[in-house]
Amino acid sequence: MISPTAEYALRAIVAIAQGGGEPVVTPTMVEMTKVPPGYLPKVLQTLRRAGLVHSKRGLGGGFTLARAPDRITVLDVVNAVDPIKRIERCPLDIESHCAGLCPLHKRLDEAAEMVEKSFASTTIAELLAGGEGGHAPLCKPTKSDGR
Amino acid sequence: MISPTAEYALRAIVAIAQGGGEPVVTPTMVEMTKVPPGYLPKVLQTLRRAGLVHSKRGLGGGFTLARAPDRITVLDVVNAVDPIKRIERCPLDIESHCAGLCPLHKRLDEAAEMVEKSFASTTIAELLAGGEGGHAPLCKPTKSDGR
DNA sequence: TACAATTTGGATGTCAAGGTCCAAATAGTC
DNA sequence: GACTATTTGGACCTTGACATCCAAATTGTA
Repeated sequence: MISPTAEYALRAIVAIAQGGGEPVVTPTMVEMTKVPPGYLPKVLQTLRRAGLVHSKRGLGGGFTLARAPDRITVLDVVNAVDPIKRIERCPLDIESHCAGLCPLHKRLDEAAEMVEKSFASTTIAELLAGGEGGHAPLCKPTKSDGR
Repeated sequence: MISPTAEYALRAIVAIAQGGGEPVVTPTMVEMTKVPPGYLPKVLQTLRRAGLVHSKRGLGGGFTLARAPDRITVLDVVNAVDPIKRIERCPLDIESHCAGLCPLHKRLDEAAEMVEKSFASTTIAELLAGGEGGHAPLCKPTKSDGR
């Protein structure tokens, strides 16, 4: 459905959001998100360049959200990393003769649209709230207390 | 949204369906679907192993649908080639502590479920009918008459 | 039987995504 | 200034999906 990298980005954003405004540091996020340690920085850089997070180097540094959690949507994050591709033209080379999409590609695009809308209507804040299940945002490691 | 190969498979199925029961031969399908000529046979083999199409070798051979077009869904084809992955467990290694999904993965799985249902409710026959737009099933090459 | 039209299977090539690693830059603290 | 904690950027490796190509196997026809 979405790429591994997009999933990583979402986990990372949630982890940062859980910091409640305090900078969250990469090793902490690795522990929370289980993203491959060497890869997480790459993902975070992408999010930074997209303007979704701020970063600060050195002692006391880390990552913070660029906007409030209720102003960042799942779609924002996914699009920053691995944009959802809508189908505008029939991809069978001849653009000319395909004013509207043929039935196949219309259906495929409808599916993409559904997902896009679903992602756009979900904010990071909602993921923190725990939803109807009251479940922890990220299923944290749980070693006794988490150390 | 779906992989190139899955799209190729759908185009191929539609092309075969347009044959109306007569065997359709690979070069013809290449022209109709614009799938890379050397790659189409691979896709067709996958569809055959999945039991969606029948094949016959030699002169007068080609591919036919294994079932009527209204008994094959888009989901059947997609799953044969590149299955839609539902999220059953929270993928953060600890299966134990994640009875229900955490909010993030619940949302992601909901999106997957929507797509799955959408694909399951669309038959190949519907793609042939031309939909509301009355559009050609595959936006055929259109060179004058198609040679 | 010979031949042409097909699918079938395997060997191989190519490329981008995912992933690792490390040196450099930056920033706080003693 | 020395030291430590961080991010940042670049070089590099690995793997699977996409794709090509060709030799076999199969099947109809003359």
